[in-house]
Amino acid sequence: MAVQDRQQVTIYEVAQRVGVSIATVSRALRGTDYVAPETRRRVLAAVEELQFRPSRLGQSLAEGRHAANGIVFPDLSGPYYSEVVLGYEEVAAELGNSVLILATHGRPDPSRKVLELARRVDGMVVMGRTVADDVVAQVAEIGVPTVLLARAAVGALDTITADNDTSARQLVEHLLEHGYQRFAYLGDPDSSPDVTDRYRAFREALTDAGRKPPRSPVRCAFDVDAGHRAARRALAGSPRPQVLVCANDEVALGAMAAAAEQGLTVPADVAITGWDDVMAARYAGLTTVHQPMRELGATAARWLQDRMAGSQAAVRREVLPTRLVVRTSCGPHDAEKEVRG
Amino acid sequence: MAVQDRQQVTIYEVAQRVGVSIATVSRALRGTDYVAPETRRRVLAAVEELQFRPSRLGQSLAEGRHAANGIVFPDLSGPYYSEVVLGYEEVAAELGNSVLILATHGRPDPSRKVLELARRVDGMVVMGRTVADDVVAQVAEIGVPTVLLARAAVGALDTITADNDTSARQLVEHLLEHGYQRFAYLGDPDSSPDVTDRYRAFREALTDAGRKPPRSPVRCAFDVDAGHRAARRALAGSPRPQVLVCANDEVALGAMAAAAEQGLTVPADVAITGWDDVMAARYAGLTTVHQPMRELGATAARWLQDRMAGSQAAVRREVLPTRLVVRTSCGPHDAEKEVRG
DNA sequence: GGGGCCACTGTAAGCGCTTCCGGAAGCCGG
DNA sequence: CCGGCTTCCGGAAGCGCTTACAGTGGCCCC
Repeated sequence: MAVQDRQQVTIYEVAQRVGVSIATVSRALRGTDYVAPETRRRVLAAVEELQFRPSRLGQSLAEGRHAANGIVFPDLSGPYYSEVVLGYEEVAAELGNSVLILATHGRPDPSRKVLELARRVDGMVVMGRTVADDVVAQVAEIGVPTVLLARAAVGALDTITADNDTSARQLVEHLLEHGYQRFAYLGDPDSSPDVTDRYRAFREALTDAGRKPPRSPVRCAFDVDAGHRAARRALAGSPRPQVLVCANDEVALGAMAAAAEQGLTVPADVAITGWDDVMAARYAGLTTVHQPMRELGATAARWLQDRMAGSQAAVRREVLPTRLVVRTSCGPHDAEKEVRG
Repeated sequence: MAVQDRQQVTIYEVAQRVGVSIATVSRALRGTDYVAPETRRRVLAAVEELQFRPSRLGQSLAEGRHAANGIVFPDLSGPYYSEVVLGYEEVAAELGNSVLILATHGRPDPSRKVLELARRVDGMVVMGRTVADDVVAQVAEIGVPTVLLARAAVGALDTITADNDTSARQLVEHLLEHGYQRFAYLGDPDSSPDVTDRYRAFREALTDAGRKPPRSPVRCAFDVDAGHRAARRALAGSPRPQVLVCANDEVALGAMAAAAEQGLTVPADVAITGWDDVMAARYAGLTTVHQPMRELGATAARWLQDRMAGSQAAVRREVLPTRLVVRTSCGPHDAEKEVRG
């Protein structure tokens, strides 16, 4: 009742109440060893009566584990990261782990924070361009199982990514079939490993097809607003690009708005493509690349669990397949269809 | 080097190495008491050399605090929750707390999970319709400072919400000025306290203006897809509603797509409004209500900090102002402007 | 009837830290 | 020269739990 009653009831009080040792209480509670049914009953009754809840701290210290794992990501704005984190949290929770989050975006000294996080979890996943490789290596060396997500492999760590290469090539091929000549790329290849790959594959595909890729990307951040501004810049170019290949769907959505504002129709005057296949993309008729975001997170959580359980299996590297989703924003088709790859 | 070297170096090893007691090491590390400069230097050198990092568990147990706080929310899909969580995490991290997340959406037994979370944090915020009031009360009674976010007050807990009433009224008034007669409401008033309020205020405003509110809402979940389906249903009604007032922006975005599919132009054939003012709303020309999402989260984190610091100040209740943002989806205006409220 | 096993329980040793308390020097002023 | 203050440091008591180890009866079986 009293507010200042922060004094938690401990296992000692329960033991005293029942007239047994704390060991017995612990055993009765965890069902880990023989306890007479009658004793157990009395213990549970006392627990109920006193509203005893074992201290997580005491438990963890004794068990030597946190029963928690962490995830560090750059940001949470935009559906992409949210979905990944959600997929991760869902599985981690199912596996009995609490999840600690850490957003590095724009924070001073992310390395310190990551190392700090590493000390409160039994394992963690590190996403994208959040901290340098040596920090990841350090975390791993401390002995905290780590899996990398949407980021280049570091040392002997499990790594899961989505396929950017294949889809980028498919995308370019598809666009070339439309007969487009002048391509612009909207997005910052330095912003995330995914975008780095996409941009590289985009250029390669163009080169392989005997076309000249754009001199440089139109750099912009990962949001609708940035995409909007970048598209304005791109469309001001002369000759005007025929296609805006955008690093993700937010950027593409912004680009579509920018095109509309300039009186350009998509795809007649300019084709636009995105990446990720967020829900809004469908309604915008955006041609994009579908990514299994939830699954990325979920898989990371499962792999992490294996490592935390002590698995010494070979390093896992997996590239989840993506899928080109053709809608209307890239040009007219006989019928709207989804090309699978 | 060895992988199985999970054995962390402890404060004892450092102490032994330097030839002092663990007490001295602790003091040198935390700078909490007198330590001879030379001793400190040697301790720090040993710490560096052994790569000693104090165990968070040991520290927490001794200090009696977790240095962490939690946030429970229904879901992370859609920009709304993400933004709130991000605002929260940002401030919490600044204040030196790690943050634990818990998504209740669709999980069995959220109460147990929430109670569990409560035992690993020094304080937590509970958002929206995640768990019943009695669970919140229980958490508070355990002695875990709690602040409520976007949810009706429970007991003597700090509560922060966004203003739904005023904005709903402004929205309705604005729509009435357009001369609309037939209103439909898309969203599930039972899905979240915010929507409950919005729907109620929406009806009241209509009634107050001498209009008859719709018999019932067109119930749908909180995403674009659900909004799309709900709008299709709503638009099939006869006579067709002139306005679709949507519970949030995702729903409205879905509704806009549905209208377009049916060959209806917005706002000429049907006006559509949203709620939240997510980034995409701007580019869709969506009239909506701006919510300070980041700030909701940030404020919650700050209040929580006060309570964790032991503040016994009076219960805080704050309703953050929202702002009607008039764009094109509600009807033609002389010039696009933003009406502030 | 006694040895052995099984079911049950208590004792106590940690887990890795923080911090109270008290002792030991060193230093200063009277 | 001595009392008292300041500075520095070690001992040890927790913090709240888990679990290895060591019993102690009771029962069964030969």
